[in-house]
Amino acid sequence: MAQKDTVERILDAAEALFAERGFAETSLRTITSTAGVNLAAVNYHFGSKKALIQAIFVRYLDPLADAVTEELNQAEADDKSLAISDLLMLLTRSVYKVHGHSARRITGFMRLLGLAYTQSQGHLRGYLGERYGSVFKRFVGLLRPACPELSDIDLFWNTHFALGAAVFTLSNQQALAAMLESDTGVNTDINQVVNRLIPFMTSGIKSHQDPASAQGAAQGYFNLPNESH
Amino acid sequence: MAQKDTVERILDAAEALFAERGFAETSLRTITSTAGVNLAAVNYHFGSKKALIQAIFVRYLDPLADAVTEELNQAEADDKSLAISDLLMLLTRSVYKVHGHSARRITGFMRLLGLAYTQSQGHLRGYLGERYGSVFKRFVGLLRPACPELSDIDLFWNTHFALGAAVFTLSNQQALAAMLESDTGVNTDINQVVNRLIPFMTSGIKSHQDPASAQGAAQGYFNLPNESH
DNA sequence: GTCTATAACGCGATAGAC
DNA sequence: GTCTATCGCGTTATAGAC
Repeated sequence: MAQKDTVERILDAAEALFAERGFAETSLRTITSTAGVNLAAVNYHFGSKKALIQAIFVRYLDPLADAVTEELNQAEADDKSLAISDLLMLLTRSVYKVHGHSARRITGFMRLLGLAYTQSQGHLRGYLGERYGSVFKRFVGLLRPACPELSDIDLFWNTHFALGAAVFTLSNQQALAAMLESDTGVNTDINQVVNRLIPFMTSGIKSHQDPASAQGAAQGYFNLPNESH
Repeated sequence: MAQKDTVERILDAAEALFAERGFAETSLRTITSTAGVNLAAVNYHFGSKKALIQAIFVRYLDPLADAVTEELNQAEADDKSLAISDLLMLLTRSVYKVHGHSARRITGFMRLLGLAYTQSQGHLRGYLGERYGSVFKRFVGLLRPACPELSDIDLFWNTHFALGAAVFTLSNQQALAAMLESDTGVNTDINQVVNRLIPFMTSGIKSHQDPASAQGAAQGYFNLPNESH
């Protein structure tokens, strides 16, 4: 089927190129010539570059959301409470299930996710929040009882700190691993990074503020006179 | 002095615009018109857009590196060992000292740092590593005895996980705070985020892998058959 | 040092033949 | 569905008057 081939070739090429260079830095000319299709094909099949970007995210995230949903169903059926690290492993397992064990593909996935946060002029973030918000809420619903000592606000921030740790390091995994190797000679593959990330995120998510400094009363941390001039 | 004015106006405008939209998404036209200077001024004073980007980072990081160096000198003179959270506060204090308490400026700083990792085609990362590597190494030299139970490799990864958490969340602080506020009605300023980040990073950095899974022997975490096709 | 004007090019998107 | 050709625009960078 010629059409499907073309659409997928475009998606494959664009996905890799966007992850590598960013959206604005990747032209339709580069995408179509890499994909071996005609320049006009992107506009014919997707309508615009922006729509192509959304299509890539949907192709990435739809099956992942399904896999996570399935895992969540199973976890809720089992009905035994899960620890934070169990939930992180559930997530990791879903990613592996959908995108395989290829380092390039996982790295690319995380790069796109990071770009969605920084480069998207809002159009993507809103779209993704709407489309995958319910799965995310279900996940948080299981995470909630795993750390009962935290307030909702603690949990919100700690979750995003952990997300940042994952996105940043997995995005740059190759560069970071190269840096470490040149210093120590030790090679680190992406699976090892994930295995380190899980305990980091787990203990980070459990953390909370010293109550004294949280109230701004004691000497701990910072307590500024005034904000955002 | 007319020249210095022009140069600084360009730097101010470009710094804010780059942080807000990214490098490729910000044109010299936008920069110069925002700065109220002529279109040709960037090329006259800096030579190219790429050189302008480097100049912005140098203006940002040079005084910060000085402030950190000064703090490190003082800490080493005191000669009492510092905990991880002390070191993170040292860093935070330096940032506040140099860039003030403005939320916009700290957010911008972190955005630029994040962009340097993801958007720079390598030219920036190499340059910054060379210019500020020694300060970074000194900092790690103090961090090292604060977590003696970690191997160098543990410390390397945990440090970068923590860096990712900070860069990601502070970059997107406004958006995240808005998200939280629409859910809970609670407002969070950047200082509060930093006060939450410090315990998160502190306990994350201390974390380490379950030895069984680290060796790939036991059932913990993931142990994949093969890697990066 | 600062301006206007413009060169030289790459971009996204589209029209229209096949 | 795929192609070529091209439009219209925005980009970085520069030449040359002031």
